[in-house]
Amino acid sequence: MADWQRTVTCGALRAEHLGTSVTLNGWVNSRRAYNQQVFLDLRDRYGVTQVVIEADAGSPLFDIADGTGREWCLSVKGEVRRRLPGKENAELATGAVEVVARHLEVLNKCPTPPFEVTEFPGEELAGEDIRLQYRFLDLRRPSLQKALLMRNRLNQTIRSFLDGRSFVEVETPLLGRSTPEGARDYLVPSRVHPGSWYALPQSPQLYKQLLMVSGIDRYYQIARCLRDEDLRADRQPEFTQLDVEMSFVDQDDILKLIEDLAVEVFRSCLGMEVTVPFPRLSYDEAMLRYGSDKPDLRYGLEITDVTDWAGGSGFKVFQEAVAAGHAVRAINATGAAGRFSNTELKPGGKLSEVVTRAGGKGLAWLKVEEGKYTGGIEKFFAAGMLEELGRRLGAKPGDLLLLVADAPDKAAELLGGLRTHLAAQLGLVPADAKTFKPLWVVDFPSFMRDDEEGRWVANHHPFTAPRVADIAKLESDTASVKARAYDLVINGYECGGGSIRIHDPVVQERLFAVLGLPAEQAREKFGFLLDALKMGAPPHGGIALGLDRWAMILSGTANIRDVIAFPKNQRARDLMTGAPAPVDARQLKELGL
RNA sequence: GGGGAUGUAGCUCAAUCGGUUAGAGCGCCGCCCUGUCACGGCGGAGGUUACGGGUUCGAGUCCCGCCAUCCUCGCCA
Repeated sequence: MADWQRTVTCGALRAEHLGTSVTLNGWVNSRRAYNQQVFLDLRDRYGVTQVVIEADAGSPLFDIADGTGREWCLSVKGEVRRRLPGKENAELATGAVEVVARHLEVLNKCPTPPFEVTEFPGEELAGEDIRLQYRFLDLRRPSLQKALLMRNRLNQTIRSFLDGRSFVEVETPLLGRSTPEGARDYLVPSRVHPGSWYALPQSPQLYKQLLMVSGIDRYYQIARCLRDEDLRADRQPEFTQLDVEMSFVDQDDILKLIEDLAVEVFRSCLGMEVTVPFPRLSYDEAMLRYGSDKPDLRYGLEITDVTDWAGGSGFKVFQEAVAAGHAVRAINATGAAGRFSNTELKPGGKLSEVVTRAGGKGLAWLKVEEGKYTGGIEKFFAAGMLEELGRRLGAKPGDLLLLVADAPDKAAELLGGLRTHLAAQLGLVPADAKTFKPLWVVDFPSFMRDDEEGRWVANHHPFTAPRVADIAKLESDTASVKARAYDLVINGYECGGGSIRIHDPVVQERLFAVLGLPAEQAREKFGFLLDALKMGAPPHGGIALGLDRWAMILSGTANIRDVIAFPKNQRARDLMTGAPAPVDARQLKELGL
């Protein structure tokens, strides 16, 4: 062992170590210098230990210590000593003791850092772009290290849980074939086949289905997935999924497995017990009550459909909307009447604009007062109708009733947007990062209409099995076909999604046809899958969990970059390495580009 | 591609209605200090106000353009 190597970490020393001789390795967290004495706080990922260097120690020791700065990497040899009485630091786990340096070696210097690595309470962090540029420094911060450790705990929990249930971890290719549908692919040119391209996987979907055909039975993989689409606070171009697939199962088997896994994850990562089974909500009900297929159930503000009431309300705007087949739906923002001024609510006002900017025609509103309703439109309603509305919405004085009329799907979307906006504005979203409201959204429609291309597209993906009873109407009543698909939603984040797959080659070919993929093309692009389905494919299904989002939720951050060691920025650039970057002409030539 | 926000010292921010030499805290440098721990005291350095135009007697501030960063819609089977 080299002379400078540590014998203990910076988080280890306690009163029981008094008098022992130790060597510490770490980074200078902070420095407090006198002309006869220097205090150094030495930091590693385990903690911080105070080191004292005194001038009377003689030798060059003091001068070396005096010359060090923040973020220098040091080795310190010395004795563990009790701090002077009354000088203990209760903030530090090692605060009862300090190390008196007998020898100090500079392992590496550091110039003045471009931003302060040490986090102080109440102090703003440096801008994210400069922290991403020097990500290796940013990752020295305990809070980011904590997120990486949380992610590690999550991965380890998953592996041990699934291993204990006879799942097999199998790696699938990164270099694959581009398939139609889905996200934009990242492409990799082939050198040996000029003009031909690999695609990086959007998910290991087809490989895992083929593993079922092979009899692997229970598969999982912590798999990197790549999608060349625009980024968001919770979306990166490369991200990680826990990919799971099982044979001889039905929907409930998958949901139960993931619920059991979630219990383990919350237990081992946060020491929390979550209640299972999770609530299940049909897609239709989720859209009706929350205006979203990934509702945040941490707060109320449920949507109520009052179309039948609106038709006879006497308010012309509503009655005409209902006559045109539109829906009228409402949110009772309980107690919020005083939180929004009439100016904000009126056309052109801030809250009204939330609806109009999303393409809505307008926002109708009523403030509930003792024995009356105000808002300017109250005079248009027939006698007793406002009282009837109030009864349906459970209105009490001080409540604010918000109504939107539009085509049913649009009304759902508008009120969903309004609901999340209200929750943020009214401070209804718990700030403690310890409230978790998971649910399953089930019974998704199999298909959505793509108006641009004038054809049906798969809502989930083209391998999702329709409900058995709906298979007969695949072609005749496509819109009403429901899928055996399910999404796991936690606190408004889509944290996972999966389905029972089609294992009947005939059904698969019919589904391709509905999507506008002629048999010839289906054979050319998915021949391997169709062949596999013909050769004794078992019934199977699975799910993929977005592990970055799980890590976000467990770490209590709304920023996906906080849980990825080396993330891309919003323009998909790596500010540290500068990727993507031009390449040598020679490289391009070799690739025939 | 659309909408929104931001860009001033190494970092975080301020600068009133367009008006003097663009300020503060932290950091950095120097000196002083043997019990500090977000040490303290004294002194100092540090600015193309992202960039390019324009309006004006005068622009950090107003206008146009452009770049960057973040949020968002579209997009993400």
